Amino acid sequence: MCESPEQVRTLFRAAGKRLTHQRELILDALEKSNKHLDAEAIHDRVKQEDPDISLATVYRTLTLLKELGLVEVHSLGTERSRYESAGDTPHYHFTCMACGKVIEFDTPLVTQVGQELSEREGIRVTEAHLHVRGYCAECAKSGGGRENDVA
Amino acid sequence: MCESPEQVRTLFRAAGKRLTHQRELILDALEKSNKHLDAEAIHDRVKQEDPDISLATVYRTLTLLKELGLVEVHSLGTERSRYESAGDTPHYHFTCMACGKVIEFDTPLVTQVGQELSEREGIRVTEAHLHVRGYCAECAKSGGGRENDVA
DNA sequence: GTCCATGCAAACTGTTTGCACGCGC
DNA sequence: GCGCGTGCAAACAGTTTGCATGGAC
Repeated sequence: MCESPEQVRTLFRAAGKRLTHQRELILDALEKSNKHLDAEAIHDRVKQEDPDISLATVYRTLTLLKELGLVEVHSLGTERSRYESAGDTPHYHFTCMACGKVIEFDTPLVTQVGQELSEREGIRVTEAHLHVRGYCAECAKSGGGRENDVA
Repeated sequence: MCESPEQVRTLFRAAGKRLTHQRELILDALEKSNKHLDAEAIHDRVKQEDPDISLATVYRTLTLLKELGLVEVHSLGTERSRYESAGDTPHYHFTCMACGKVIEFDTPLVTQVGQELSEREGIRVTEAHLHVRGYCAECAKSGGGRENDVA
């Protein structure tokens, strides 16, 4: 995470938003485990601190944090949306279709694609999500995969 | 599309599936407009031929076609899933966040990412989805965008 | 004191499923 | 004729929203 508590507070004030107990807890939960949590998982965690927090508040807060640029949302496939605190270096996701493992990686190539697009189409790129699926090293060995390549 | 009607029939038989009127209509609709249709749009189209086809059948058929490898599914963001007939050259999507326009593009860079990953992690890549968002040329001009780059 | 934020429950959306009938093979 | 496929409606999951109360500023 790259935002100090004061920065967060400033961000909130600038947006005319209040930094409530609930919102702090949700931010905390996201920062502590910077895994990819879904709304329910976040709800479970913050409920341990304050059992009265409702799932609706979690959703509303996540929407707000997304608008403030403090969290990123990944909607990988049909699964529920997953949230993680923003500000880390950009990264992309590989999901193993056999064991479900998620590997994060970074690559400058995605940035290149953005630049390529900007030049070719006059587009202004703000987000790029790359989601790669396949079989991880272990699962590929045990015969999980087929022989086609990047599709 | 790359499958002739006979190939399709063979595929169905091999899977022990029947090629019903409804399924043909749905395949047709997908092949004719190889845009990215959502289930409801497909339903609307096939209803023009047979008003009795139910949305449930559309969903069931799409699931089947996905299993047979005849259609591809794109779950871009929170929006509803979109389907298109498979077999065309791989391509990726840019969505304009202002006007909703979808631009398709292809780039060898994604394949490179796959190769990079294979080498680095021993992964076998079978799918790669790249979803770029931002503002298209027109919307960027009219001040829709902010100044951050590929994230 | 003013509003924004919250909790609750109900609404909503996209998708799936149980059931009895109908049709492809 | 056997069994998969269908239409219908109800169920479902994740997410959003209306409303009255409560809390940040």
